[in-house]
Amino acid sequence: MDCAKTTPVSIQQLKKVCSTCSLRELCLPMGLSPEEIEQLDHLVYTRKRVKRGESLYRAGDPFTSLNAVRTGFFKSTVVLEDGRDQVTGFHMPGEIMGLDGIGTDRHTVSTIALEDSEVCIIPYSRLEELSHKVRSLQSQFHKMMSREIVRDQGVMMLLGTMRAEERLAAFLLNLSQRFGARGYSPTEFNLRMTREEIGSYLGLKLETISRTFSKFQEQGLITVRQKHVRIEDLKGLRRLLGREC
Amino acid sequence: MDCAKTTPVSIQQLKKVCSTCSLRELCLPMGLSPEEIEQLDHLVYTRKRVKRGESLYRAGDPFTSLNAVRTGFFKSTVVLEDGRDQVTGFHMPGEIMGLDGIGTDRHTVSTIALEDSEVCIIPYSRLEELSHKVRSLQSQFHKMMSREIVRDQGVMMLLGTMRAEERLAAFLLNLSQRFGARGYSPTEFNLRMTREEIGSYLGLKLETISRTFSKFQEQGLITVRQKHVRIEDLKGLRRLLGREC
DNA sequence: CGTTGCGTTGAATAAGGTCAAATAGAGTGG
DNA sequence: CCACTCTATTTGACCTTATTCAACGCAACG
Repeated sequence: MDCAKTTPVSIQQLKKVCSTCSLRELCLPMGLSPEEIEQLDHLVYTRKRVKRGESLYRAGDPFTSLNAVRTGFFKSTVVLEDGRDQVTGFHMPGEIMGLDGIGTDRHTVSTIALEDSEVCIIPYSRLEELSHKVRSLQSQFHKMMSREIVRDQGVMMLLGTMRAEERLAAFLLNLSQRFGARGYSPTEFNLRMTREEIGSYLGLKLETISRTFSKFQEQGLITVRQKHVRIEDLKGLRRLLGREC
Repeated sequence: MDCAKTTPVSIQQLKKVCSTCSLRELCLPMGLSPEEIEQLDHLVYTRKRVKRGESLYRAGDPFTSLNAVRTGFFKSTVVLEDGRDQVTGFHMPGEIMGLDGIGTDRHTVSTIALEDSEVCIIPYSRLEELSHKVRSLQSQFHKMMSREIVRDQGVMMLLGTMRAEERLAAFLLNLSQRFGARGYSPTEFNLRMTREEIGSYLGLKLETISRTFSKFQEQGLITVRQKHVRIEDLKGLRRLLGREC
């Protein structure tokens, strides 16, 4: 079931995995010069397909590599001893997964594909080696981890201080921004996750998500039909956030 | 008001700031060999006193250095546009503050001393330089950031799935564990933060914290009197967490 | 065409928030 | 050392929000 296939990149691509990747402005190569990116081509030499519903790695698995989403969509989940679990993140093309494993050499979260996906495998030992040589890569990698920390703090903020409507508005705006950055429409997209997964991520129950979607629709803020969402009033959504109470 | 004093370490200490520090097993030097730690002595050459209520840095300040708590106690807070703020962490001796600033060269959180404190200043440019030379330091630093990410995910879990009692139990157990690791009693300590700060961190109101403390006391789990806490039944607190519902 | 998973909606309930009042300490200045 | 002030804390009463439980609709799929 979880037997995602590993495929080496073909010969002609071998030298240009990152250099020619359209995601290079969003992914690990972000901010590096073309010459530096070429160095990455030796680092990232394998891709892996992961089918919808399959996991890339699971909590407890030994950590060996980071993974950049190339195509598709993933979720990360943490599991508590008593069985309760929570979605801690959604990952789109260009985003790096697996940073949680560096600290203990084992993954602490499970990562599951929400649609058929492909990832670039970044062997961690090689990344450390190369970032030791290429100064700007070291710096870039540190920034990436730092931004992950800041992102998580943003989610803590959301979970700690916001009401249901605010949380969902923040979630939609965040998706919108990320789709936009990838050249997709920032106002019309398909959700890859269920109401339950959204709820888990936002610390709410699926019924609350459903009700809040309906409410937003009544207010003319969005149009939802199943997984399809169109944002009709971006400013209105933003206003929901800015306001107190 | 925020004019915390910077004092270079005296000559005799200069060569042994980290090597002779009792916190070296908990702090940046963790896992490094004595020879490697000596290298750190050239990195950490300034300490800074921060009085209770003063901030070490504020959100928006340019990022220049990481700070290790040497003595005292800090909180980190994030502020939302509308003025709402949230405590995102408490920091004890040996813990590193400031990782949030690496990604954007500016701090995203404010850090405030909850009692008269002292920090070791770790200039970031030097840390990058040195971790470029000392391989194990690079590795150690990455692990430290990764653990911070995992910690934050734990808080997300807490905020997203736990009820008030569970949150406070988890909070007390976490403090207990950290005090214990520092050689203090894991069952008896003084809280440095107010009920409001605890509530902010746990996504609850101060009244809820107060009530839950009282409830724990009635159940014989703890004894609280103002800021003083004694854990009477460690297992009982743990049981609160393991159980569902 | 029934099954199955996902989503919507309503009604009742519980958890935590809000508001308010009383108390207790800690710190300050005389 | 004492009176005073200010802040933190506790507790009660009531209210709001989101959860729980339950029923039903819809769409995809074998």
